[in-house]
Amino acid sequence: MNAPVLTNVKCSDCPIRHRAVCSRCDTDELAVLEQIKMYRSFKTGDQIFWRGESMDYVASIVSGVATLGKTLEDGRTQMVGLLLPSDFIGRPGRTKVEFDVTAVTDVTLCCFERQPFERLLVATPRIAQRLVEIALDELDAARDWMLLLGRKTAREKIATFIEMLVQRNSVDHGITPALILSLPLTREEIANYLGLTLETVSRQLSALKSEGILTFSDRRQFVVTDLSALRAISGDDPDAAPL
Amino acid sequence: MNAPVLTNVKCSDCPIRHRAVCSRCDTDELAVLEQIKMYRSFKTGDQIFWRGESMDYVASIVSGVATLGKTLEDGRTQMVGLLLPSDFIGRPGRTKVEFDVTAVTDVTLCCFERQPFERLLVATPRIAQRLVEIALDELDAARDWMLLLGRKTAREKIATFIEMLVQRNSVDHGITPALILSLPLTREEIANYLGLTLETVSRQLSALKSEGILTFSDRRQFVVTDLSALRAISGDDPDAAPL
DNA sequence: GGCCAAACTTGACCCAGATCAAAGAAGCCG
DNA sequence: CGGCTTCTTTGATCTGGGTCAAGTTTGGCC
Repeated sequence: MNAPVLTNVKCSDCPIRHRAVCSRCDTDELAVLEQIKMYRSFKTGDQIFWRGESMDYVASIVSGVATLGKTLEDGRTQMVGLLLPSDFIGRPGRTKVEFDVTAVTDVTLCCFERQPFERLLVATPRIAQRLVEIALDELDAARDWMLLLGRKTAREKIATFIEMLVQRNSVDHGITPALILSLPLTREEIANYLGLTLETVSRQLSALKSEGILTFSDRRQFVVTDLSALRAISGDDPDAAPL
Repeated sequence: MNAPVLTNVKCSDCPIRHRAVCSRCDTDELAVLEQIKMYRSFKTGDQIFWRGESMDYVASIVSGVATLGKTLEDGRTQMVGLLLPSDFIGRPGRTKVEFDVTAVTDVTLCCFERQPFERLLVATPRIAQRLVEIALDELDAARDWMLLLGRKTAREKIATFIEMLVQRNSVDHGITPALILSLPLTREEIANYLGLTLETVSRQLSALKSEGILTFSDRRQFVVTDLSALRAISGDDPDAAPL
């Protein structure tokens, strides 16, 4: 957690500007944030926060992927959140983290010290409001994931996961789904996210590949060759709200 | 959803006064709430909200138990939340419900029309603040449940569920855990909450009974005869934050 | 380039929990 | 009280996905 401090990018040039916690700020408000923000970077595998630790800063993910993980006494682990660029770490009024936060790729964070940030929240309703919205989106996502973990088959879980990557990737690239993707996680990490074992994940991915639904160019990089087939597999009620 | 309108209880006499969304209100603020609140009651099995429906009111549970449920296209269902007295239905800025809300016992709600309530939120930071806190507590609970659904065995799931009932029951009765409880749900509903089948729930409850950990006086009513055994079974890391 | 560790795939086998089936309890209503 | 229906228990059997065990591929790194 001794992350080197990087040179800050200007907020106006920030790649996550339009979706992060600061998305609704005007130029004056951005100027204030600009004053107190500080970039930090982490290498693959670094622990960003430990469970139970008190958080001295909150942050947005600028680049890279991090996970929220929980562990049982005997070591079984379950991922309870996947943090992609623009996602936020930290909650108003909560100083302790209830899970481990781990960098699963190299990660750059845009950090704010907790104290000044919380003072800013009171003065800047636009940020507070956005933060509530982000928390509620996470609650919705957590509940969708409960349905997945409790009731979906291995095949449905994998299909839903890929669909989610497509969805999330598309937001950045416009209306047309960008179907060339890369898995941000290892097989084992995917397994921890989906409540499976790494062997089952591998088998199900192989199945989708041999059925011509996915086409892999290497272990991580692939193309969704049949999106409608993928959607049909996920098990979701088509008129239900999307992830 | 054509709930009869009941006579309101005065806020000062309200049984959930100390934990609900209004818990931090002063007498003036309560007086305002008193003006716009309206009790409604539902019978066992009634649907309180349908998924996708737009909510014209928000509410606190005064008495009874309701569930939040999600369904897959082929009918498999997963409960994603259990609402007990003092819990809140509705979120700032969200007009659509993302799940079905069902009364699993007779339920009395303290309802506020959506519009006046949201206007009140802006004017009454204490309520807005409490609402954010409630939402974040639910997010924590949802994540604990993800760990349960993804990684716990049937036995651990049941033990965790009973532990949660003990915990929740104790809050109302002081520091000493009140160990005489009643299951607020049928075996099938418990199964939907835990990602199991009703047969497995029944078998695991029978097992705990025959091991002398639980003692049933009828199908619903029981006593936790060995709380520490129950805690040992749940699989949770003892130094992890409690539910 | 060659070695090593980490990540991945594939096969064989097993088991926790699902599914199928059939009896008991326990309300509840006339 | 008797005849429903709904809920629950318990048994027998099946199976999806876990576990165990080799191999194979890949990507550093000296």
